[in-house]
Amino acid sequence: MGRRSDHSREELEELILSEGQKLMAETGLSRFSAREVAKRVGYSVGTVSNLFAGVDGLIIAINSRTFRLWSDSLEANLHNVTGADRIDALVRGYFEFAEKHLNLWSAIYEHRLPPDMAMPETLAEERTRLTTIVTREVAAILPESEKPEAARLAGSLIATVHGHCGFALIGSFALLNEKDPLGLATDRVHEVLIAHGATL
Amino acid sequence: MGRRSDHSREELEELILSEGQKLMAETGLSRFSAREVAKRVGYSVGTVSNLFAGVDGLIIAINSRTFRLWSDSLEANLHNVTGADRIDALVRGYFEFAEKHLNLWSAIYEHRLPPDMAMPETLAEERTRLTTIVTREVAAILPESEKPEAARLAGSLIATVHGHCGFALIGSFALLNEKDPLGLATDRVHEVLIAHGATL
DNA sequence: TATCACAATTATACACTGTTCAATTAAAAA
DNA sequence: TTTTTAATTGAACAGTGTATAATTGTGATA
Repeated sequence: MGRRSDHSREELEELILSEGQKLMAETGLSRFSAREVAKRVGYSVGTVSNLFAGVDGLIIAINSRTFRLWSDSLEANLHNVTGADRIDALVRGYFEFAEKHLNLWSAIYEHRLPPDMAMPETLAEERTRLTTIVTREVAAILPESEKPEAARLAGSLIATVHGHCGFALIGSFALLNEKDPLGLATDRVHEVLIAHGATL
Repeated sequence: MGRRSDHSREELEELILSEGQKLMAETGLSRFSAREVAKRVGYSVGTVSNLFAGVDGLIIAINSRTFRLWSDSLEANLHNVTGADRIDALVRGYFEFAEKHLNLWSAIYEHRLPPDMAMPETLAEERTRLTTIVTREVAAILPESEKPEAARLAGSLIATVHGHCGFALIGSFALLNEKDPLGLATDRVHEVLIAHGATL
């Protein structure tokens, strides 16, 4: 009988999430196990499963957390950076977070919701936050006439960087002897922004 | 005793691969099961596991197959298309294949090799083939001075389209009320190619 | 304070998964 | 026909997630 009421419900959620994220960072999604998380926090499997409505719910909650960590890290990268360098800082920040937290970052994109389950509001919000940051920065260097397109363009640029980052991490670029995926991504972003009237 | 030597080793591999790909298309990677494949082909689990050196080997073989299907489909899309339209046909072909074979396509990128296992030659070849197609088409519309950059640029453009395609399929664009990810990807590719001197 | 009711937590059972390997069995060789 | 060889199996094992009946601690009630 492990530890009944050693923690409030909220403390327990926090404990499971925190330990779960650690495990995810160690093992990656494919070897992640709710049972192992339960073992580590000293509660039973049932408790973990109930509290997050199944392992999928737990993974989603962990991924939300990772998203927040990521957004925070991006914002931090912008400190003391001015002008067009801010765009480069975002691209670099995207890559650096993914490289540093490979398993956590990959889990976000490897996990697929069960067909019946809709994307929970909390995860949607965290995702939107990252987009908002980029949209703000893109709008800042676009000429007035193009500003209405900032949101669309930001989404598209994130997708562009995301593609390069993903390929870099799974080794697709290595296969082509490409040694500077970050440089490639940065160049693409510059070209697109210039095509839309930005001055870099 | 199901069916000893009803098939040669090669026939059996083909049978398992074919049925395995069907199952992958039905269930997606996360619910894919080597046991279920064995059941469907009427052989035992051990046979399937031995023949492909574990479930990871089977998945890799299936993904290689999917890659070939994809390359073939891209080449087919180029038939009777000329000039700059060929680039657009490739972008559209990328999206269409992924949409039509969502589970097969996703499995390619969701599966991660065990840390000890190197990428098998066969999979590497299939991946390279897709790149070769794109490089050829990119080189064709680049001015002479830029042709040496065709391979690098092709890799980068694939990554760009891939990012848009992936985001479209997991719903990231829907979250931003973006209704035309393919249009976005096509626009980016045009802008980049023009920046490199192509005439579209 | 003693009792009760409720809610949290557990233990257990179930149906799966992939891997391994001794035992079996069919086909090929002698 | 007998022996050898190699493919194939079946069973055991250690995991997985989910569901649920049985427990148990806690806070409210008398």
